[in-house]
Amino acid sequence: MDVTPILESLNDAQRQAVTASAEPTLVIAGAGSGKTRVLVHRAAWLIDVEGVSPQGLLAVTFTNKAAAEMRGRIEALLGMPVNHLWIGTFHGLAHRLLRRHWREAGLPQSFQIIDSDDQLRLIKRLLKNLEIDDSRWVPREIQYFINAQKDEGLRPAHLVDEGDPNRRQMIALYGAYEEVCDRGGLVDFAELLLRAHELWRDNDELLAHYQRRFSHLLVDEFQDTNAIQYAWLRLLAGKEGVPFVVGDDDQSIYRWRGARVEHIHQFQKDFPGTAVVKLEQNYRSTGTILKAANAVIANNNSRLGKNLWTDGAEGEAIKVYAAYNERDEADFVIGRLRDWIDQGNLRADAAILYRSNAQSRVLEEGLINARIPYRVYGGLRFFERAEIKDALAYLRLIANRDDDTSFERIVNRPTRGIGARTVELMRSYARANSCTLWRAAGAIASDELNARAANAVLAFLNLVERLAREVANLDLPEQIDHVIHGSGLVDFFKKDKGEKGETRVENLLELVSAGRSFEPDPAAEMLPLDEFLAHAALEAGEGQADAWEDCVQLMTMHSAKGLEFPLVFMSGMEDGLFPHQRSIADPNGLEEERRLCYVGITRAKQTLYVTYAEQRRLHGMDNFSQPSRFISEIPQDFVEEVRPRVKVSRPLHAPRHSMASSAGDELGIRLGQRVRHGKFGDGVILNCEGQGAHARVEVNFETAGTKWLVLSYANLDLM
DNA sequence: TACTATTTAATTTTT
DNA sequence: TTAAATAGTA
Repeated sequence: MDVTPILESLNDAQRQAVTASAEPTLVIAGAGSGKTRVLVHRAAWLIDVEGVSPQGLLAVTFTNKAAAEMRGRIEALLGMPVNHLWIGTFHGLAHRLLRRHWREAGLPQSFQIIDSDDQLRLIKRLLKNLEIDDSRWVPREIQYFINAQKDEGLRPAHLVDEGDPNRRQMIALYGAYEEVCDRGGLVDFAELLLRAHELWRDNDELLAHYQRRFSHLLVDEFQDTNAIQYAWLRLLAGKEGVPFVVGDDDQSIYRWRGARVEHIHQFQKDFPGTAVVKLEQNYRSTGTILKAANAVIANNNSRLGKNLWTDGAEGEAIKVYAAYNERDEADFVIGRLRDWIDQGNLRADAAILYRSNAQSRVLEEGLINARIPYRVYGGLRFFERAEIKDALAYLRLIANRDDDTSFERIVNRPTRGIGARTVELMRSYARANSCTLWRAAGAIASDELNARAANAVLAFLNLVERLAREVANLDLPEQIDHVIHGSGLVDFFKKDKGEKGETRVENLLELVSAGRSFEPDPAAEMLPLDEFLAHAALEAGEGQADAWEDCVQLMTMHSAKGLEFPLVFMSGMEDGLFPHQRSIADPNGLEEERRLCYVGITRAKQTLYVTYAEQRRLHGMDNFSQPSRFISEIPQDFVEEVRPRVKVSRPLHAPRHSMASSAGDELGIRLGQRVRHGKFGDGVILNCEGQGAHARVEVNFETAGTKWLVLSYANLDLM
């Protein structure tokens, strides 16, 4: 066997990982160290050299994109298709299992997947049903609570209220939510994982079967696994399975979503004798960028410890620009982009990163003015658009009449005279008889409703039944086509004036083409329609539409993870924005922000700009801000200040305290500080500006409202 | 039922 | 500021 093609392009550490013997292996892979490459080559090694059957391999990723990429690269390396190799996201694989073993999992065969938007609607409806005040019990928080419990593998029965009435209510709502889901055959994302875990946990034979089948497990982005995903992996690995996991503790940025870096430590305990391989050689960035990144992340405690290095060039210094305000910041970025483009570089090789989405606005305005094409990552995906979800709801109702979420979404869309009152009656009937809305609608129409409402309801029920019948023997794209027209959705959106309506209709038609290009898996043993609906929920569809154009990339630091660009701007680098205000007080939160910063820095291959604004308009208010503490964590030797201000009253690298806003901090005045004024009474400092005798503060007084006061005259007492 | 005024709150996001 | 949700009005 000639192993050259699999090994020749690897460095020592990578080779060590790829050729590791059949024992648990933990690969700590720094940014840009060839993580995916190691996974791909490992798979090829196992199949080609160790003689493991592709069926004996399970590869897990977090995104569909990563899964697709991995399959593509493995096939390219092996020079053959590997159809029987299971590669997918945790959710995708769990879904696959549940479809195969729906009976054992206690699900109806036609169970539907709901996305987080559906989930939120369902919770809101639930609150209405139970007549619970949704300002006291915020739907979003309930959703968060439920998902967090599921992520930890906890059912309502496992939870105790600890005498906390708040918690008791949350648990009760979780229980009620579960009932609704069970009744409607609905499965949310977290439920996919939890069910799949329980399926194995409670079915020894089934588990044994899969344990026998999958001798080798490959896991990508291991630092992002949550409790239930990890438990699922451990079950599958059992005593014999060989897990090979790859991750980077320094790039764990999803703790708030349930991800637990601790699994990296836990792994070594749970699998004694784990071989640990560190990949520290970086093939992406210049020496300067790497040293800066290392220096920043070194401020975190509880790291496994890792230092990126390169045998490439030192490269240019990191440029820091102190903008006057956010407009100036955008102008600066755009000026540098202009230069970049004028030098003949690709626009697509430049990225502007920011902490939160709202920051893109100013940048976008600037780019539009400068006529530089750009693309904003994130945002609404194809299958999340309202009109698409409407169409999908019809399809889902056709597939499963008990799907209340879909029922409620389209019962009066297009409008057909079924108003809030009628729906309310259906709800209460459904509640009283614990049945689904579909059944309730039928029952109510025949007695409780007046003639007009009853007719409207019957018309709707008949419409869905008729569509179901007409569509039964059609192919998927024809089914979709028939439903979007037959339901009246197309005509409904056509009436919408202006471009909005047009694009909606276009999107609906695009859904038909999506159905046409969808390739059902013959092994899935599902109706193509069911499979398509699952696909729509699990793979929301990247920003489709616009064909590829060479344009500047705008995205949050989070969505930049895994990407790389020759030219990177990290914008809005101010304390309060990044690190974000809501994370600043909590040491764990701050460390996660710092990891995010590390991710941002390591996206840059050649050139990195770091920019901040001294003054920024946020929520319609001008605020003064200090440069992000992360900037001062970059050693000065690697930094070059761009166009330093004439009056350097605040040297960039001075200790933090002296950078505090200029207005009278010798008096100990800080934003948020409570003060008392002789005439206006008590208040809170919102803002400050100016220096010395001119220093002014903005104070929000409890009784007198918001005022600007000159410090030297105001005689404020600190409280 | 649809449109308009008012209120409220404001990270990060994949599945 | 602004987007979304709610309340009020035609």
